Amino acid sequence: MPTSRSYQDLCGIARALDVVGERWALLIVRELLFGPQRFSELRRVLANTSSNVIADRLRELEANGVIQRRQLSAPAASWVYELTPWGRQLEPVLLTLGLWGLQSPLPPEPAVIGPTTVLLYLRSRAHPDPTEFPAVVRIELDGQSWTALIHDGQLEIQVGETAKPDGSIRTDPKTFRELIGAPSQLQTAICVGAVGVDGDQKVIRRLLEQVVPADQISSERT
Amino acid sequence: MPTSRSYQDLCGIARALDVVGERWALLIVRELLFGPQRFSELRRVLANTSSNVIADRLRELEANGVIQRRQLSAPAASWVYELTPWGRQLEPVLLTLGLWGLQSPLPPEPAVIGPTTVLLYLRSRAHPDPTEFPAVVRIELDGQSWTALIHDGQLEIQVGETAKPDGSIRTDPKTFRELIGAPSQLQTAICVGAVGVDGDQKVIRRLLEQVVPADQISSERT
DNA sequence: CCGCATCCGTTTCGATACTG
DNA sequence: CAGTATCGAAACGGATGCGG
Repeated sequence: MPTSRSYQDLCGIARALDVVGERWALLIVRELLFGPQRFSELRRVLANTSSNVIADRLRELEANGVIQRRQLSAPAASWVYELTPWGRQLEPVLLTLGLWGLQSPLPPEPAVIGPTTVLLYLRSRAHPDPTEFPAVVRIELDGQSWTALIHDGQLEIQVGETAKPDGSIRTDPKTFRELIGAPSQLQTAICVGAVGVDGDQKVIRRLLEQVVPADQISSERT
Repeated sequence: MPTSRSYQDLCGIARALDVVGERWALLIVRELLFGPQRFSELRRVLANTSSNVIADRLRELEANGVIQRRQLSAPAASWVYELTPWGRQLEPVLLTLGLWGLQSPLPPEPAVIGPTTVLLYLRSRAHPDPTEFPAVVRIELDGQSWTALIHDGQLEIQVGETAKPDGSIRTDPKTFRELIGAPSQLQTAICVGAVGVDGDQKVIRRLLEQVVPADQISSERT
């Protein structure tokens, strides 16, 4: 008689998989890396799964101490899910795993690309030149906002509008992904209407230019 | 209509999980980190699953380019499974994931601890003092042999007997795990019969002593 | 004995519908 | 908006079979 679905293995790898190895679990963690999200937002961005699976995972991840539910302040009266300190320690794991996964063949179409994915990519590849910043950029993708804080050679990203931005960019994840590493297309994208920019356009462009040479999302194996 | 079980997400994390996200897949990769293994050996050490699941995973991992089958030389006429170069790149991912997982609560009893687990632990925590080595140590756990090559402040581990050892130790994973970081117990363990040692006993002891202070397998979260 | 394949009961997943 | 309920399909887990 099996004791639930634990691997019952003292190995740290197996114990990690006991906690975050179920289907969709790590993608939920990914979505929470930049800050708390509500149920409907998770559901929207993880569109390939169903609501009961998300609910199950959230329950399990909370029971295992990876995430926690939190009640929003007064008027909203709604709940958000956020990583615990332990859950936040998954970030380096996800970054190296994601880097490894980029060498895999592309998934079958139609494939999605979400806001968190491109923002993770931006953050992991951007090495802001300290002499050109600090700056605050608002990034709106698929109708949700993030704030990018660029200072001291760091690029920090948080959900929501947590600071007054010097400039804003509004587009979709796919277009934003194409703009990263090809910042020269920014002007064109604006004219075409694929991108909207407010405030200081130069700071947007400078942000996009801080990304290392960057191969495209690739299907090659080395 | 779902296209198989792909996440259909261009994110590297999701693409990695498309490849190694199925149950038991990463534990199979773990078992191959130190070199090729045969089916029956995988089955023996991953005792909590059934043979068909292992066979399925091996097929999928091979199809996805993570592992490859190889025919052993003449007399054996048997097959082994080994990581491809791409598969070997999972090692840092597994190490950080395993480190994270050690902070989880212990799995329900009865829990196993396999040879690869303790050897991974040894290798990730040992920082050999270059002045005390080089040396070659044969480690036999649960009847299978590994060779530890200690040189230039590195500890390299391979399956099988790949070099002539200065000393050999023979025990079970649990005892070996307890000995790591508590090398003073070596003499006692030998007398009790829990450990067998051949050749230079001092080199065994010196190897065990190269592990950093090392908390026990812990259930604490930081 | 090794390397699986087949069968079968149980659990999980995925899609849709439904409720407070 | 934030989930729960239901149900068929797929995957898992255990046992057994079977050719080399």
